[in-house]
Amino acid sequence: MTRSDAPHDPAASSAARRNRTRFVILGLLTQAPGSAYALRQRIAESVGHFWQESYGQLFPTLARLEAEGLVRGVEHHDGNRRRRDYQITDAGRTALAGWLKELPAPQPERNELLLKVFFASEGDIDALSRRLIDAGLEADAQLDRLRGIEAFLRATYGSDPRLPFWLLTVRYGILGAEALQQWCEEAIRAFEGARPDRSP
Amino acid sequence: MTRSDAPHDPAASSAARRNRTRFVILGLLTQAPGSAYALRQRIAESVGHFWQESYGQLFPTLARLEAEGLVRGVEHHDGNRRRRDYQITDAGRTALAGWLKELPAPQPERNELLLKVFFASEGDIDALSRRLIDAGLEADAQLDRLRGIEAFLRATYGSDPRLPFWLLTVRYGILGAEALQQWCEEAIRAFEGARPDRSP
DNA sequence: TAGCACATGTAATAAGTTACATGATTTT
DNA sequence: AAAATCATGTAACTTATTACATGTGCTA
Repeated sequence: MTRSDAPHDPAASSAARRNRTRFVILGLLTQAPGSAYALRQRIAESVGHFWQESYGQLFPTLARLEAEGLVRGVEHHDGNRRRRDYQITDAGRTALAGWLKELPAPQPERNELLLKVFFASEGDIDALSRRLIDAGLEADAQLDRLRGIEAFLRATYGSDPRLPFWLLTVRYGILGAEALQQWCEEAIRAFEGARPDRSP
Repeated sequence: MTRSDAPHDPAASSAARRNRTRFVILGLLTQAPGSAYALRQRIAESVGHFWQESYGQLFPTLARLEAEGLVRGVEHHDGNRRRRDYQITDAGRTALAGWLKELPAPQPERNELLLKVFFASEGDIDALSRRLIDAGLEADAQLDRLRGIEAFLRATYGSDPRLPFWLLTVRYGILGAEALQQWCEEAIRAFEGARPDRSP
């Protein structure tokens, strides 16, 4: 008797449990109902600095959530135009709260820049050095964006009890971007040391 | 005439260009040839602290690389046992060097812990607070691991010209883990402030 | 009235993980 | 001789991105 007698249950597997698009949707729907299109905008504007969702994920996930009874879609008409707004159900709130209690799944790290640095000796050091400068500039820009978000949040939601949580997510990005800045500086210096001296 | 007349060319799309498993393989094969099984071990031991590859990716990617002429697989026998070792070709080295010059593809950020913090008000604050403590402890452990790797590399490859590059990848992890430690401390304090005061 | 942004989706495909399958070798 | 480990792979599935398709309403 082989082990293939036991059928594979995809829904119970840990691979399936790593789908978190559903929880972004549920979380945003606790704040206000909205259409798929509106959700996409709201994801970009709220959690966009640390979480992105693509279009092709949103629609199927909403359909699944509705089939499972975690959201309810209501069709209505806006002029000649068909609209579909979603709202969270009690079951949806329960599912969200349950997920919030769980340990976050370990996310496999994958850093392409580090991969290039690791194999730097197999390529053009100067070209890679420029990529490090790019990364440093990008970290600067990200810091600016995050400080802007922080100021906006403080100005707009000054007394909202959720503000401290939202600011923490921004703070994470700021600390990370500062660490990246520092690393880029160190790396650029190290690359200058690593290449053969050739003055003009 | 519709636009679907133009067929979709997957190999030229940017989605296909994001496959970097091939470059990990090529990079490691510049150091020494080896079997799929051995490559898996070497990935875990060398770039494992910032790049993971699963088994199911390695075999099909090796097959594709061979079909494209970037690696060459040589079958041989070790006693009764069939082995297949791979070595990089000149075309493979060229492909690797070309990739090293390119800008790293922007990797979509997705941080599940931040997602939970963002929606913290919809769940149990104390439970989430424990998750933050977990994350802080994990950052401590990661720092220990990385310092161990750093010491090992210095002791083992003291004069290797590639050592500075390898150390930089470790340094990145250390700075990131330190930033994470600091954030966890700040977040835990903020969560204590956010929950209603109840002394025993 | 042509063009563009809004809005709602579907289709095709790539990327990646986990479980399953199998046989040889080493260890107990 | 049984069990664990080494070694090589395949199958099934989920997740995710990108391109395509389609229609409405606004604006120059």
